[in-house]
Amino acid sequence: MKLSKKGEYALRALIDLAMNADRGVAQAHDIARQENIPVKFLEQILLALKNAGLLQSRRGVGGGYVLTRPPDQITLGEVIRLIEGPIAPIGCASQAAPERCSCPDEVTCGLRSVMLDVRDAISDIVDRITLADVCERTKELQSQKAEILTYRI
Amino acid sequence: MKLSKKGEYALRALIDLAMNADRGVAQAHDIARQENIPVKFLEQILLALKNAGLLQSRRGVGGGYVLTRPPDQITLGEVIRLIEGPIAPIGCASQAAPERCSCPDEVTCGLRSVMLDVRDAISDIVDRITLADVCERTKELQSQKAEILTYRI
DNA sequence: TATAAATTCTATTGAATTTATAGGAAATAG
DNA sequence: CTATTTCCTATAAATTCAATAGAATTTATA
Repeated sequence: MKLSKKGEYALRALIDLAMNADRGVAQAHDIARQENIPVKFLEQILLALKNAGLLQSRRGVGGGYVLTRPPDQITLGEVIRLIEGPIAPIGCASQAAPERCSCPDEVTCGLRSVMLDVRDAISDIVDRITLADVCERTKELQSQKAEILTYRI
Repeated sequence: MKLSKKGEYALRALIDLAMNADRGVAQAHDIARQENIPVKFLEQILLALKNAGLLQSRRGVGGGYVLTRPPDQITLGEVIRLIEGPIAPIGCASQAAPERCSCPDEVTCGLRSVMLDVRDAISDIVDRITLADVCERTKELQSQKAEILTYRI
């Protein structure tokens, strides 16, 4: 039920870009350092995101990556599906790319029925939450943390 | 976000056992045939389930496997965690076995916060639904299918 | 008691996937 | 021209997945 490192890194990189959207282009090695991601691995991921149309890039001095769309127009679900494939826990419960599964009769398969519910529950969250939402959450958490530290003094 | 084959097979085998609980012990090769699972692979899985206390087994002629608890006392979540490990999509969002993740500050990590929600949404389903529930669903779906076929005549 | 049936256990293998590294090509600014 | 940065492909290392193999052990029963 886990996201791969690649998927997690992709999300972190995009969130990083969204958090610093005002600063213009960001370079791979800066993102990698900030997010503790192996640079060369990140390069591959950013390239994939670029080829998928989520990022724009510029080569050379002063180059880097920028989001092509505003952060509130990119959902986590879109990114996850792009990197990881379907969200459903078992192939036969996928909406986008259903697979024929091993059970005797898919139509009457109770497990499939439950897994359809699980997929819906996950996509209810990840298809609704955007990069902008994650940024907002982060900022909220940061201010909450600052508050606690203030009280401590 | 996917279940491994091992996890899927474990669930299918247990559901199969629950569906046929009245027939007493079931043999590995019968379950394997019914569920289209490689026998020897299934043997390993059944052994793991037995060692975890979910199954009882008897060797020799007339032997096989039985559930140790009634089907309404075994949740899908228990089985999934047993075979797959934590349900959380990223390590730092796990309740049972939290991992330190790569992000600069876990406490203020927006992604982690979202993934905590996802984990909750998944466990809300799989920790509530038991093998008995899945059997019931299957039977419902079967009778629905039969109904449709009847209308067609 | 011999035999067949069934689980138990461990090893290992092959394939696929994941994760990461390497290095050079191409573009760009100054 | 040079330094910087992305682009692209290859490949390697590690891990996991899925499956296979085979012998040991237990059990019923003929």
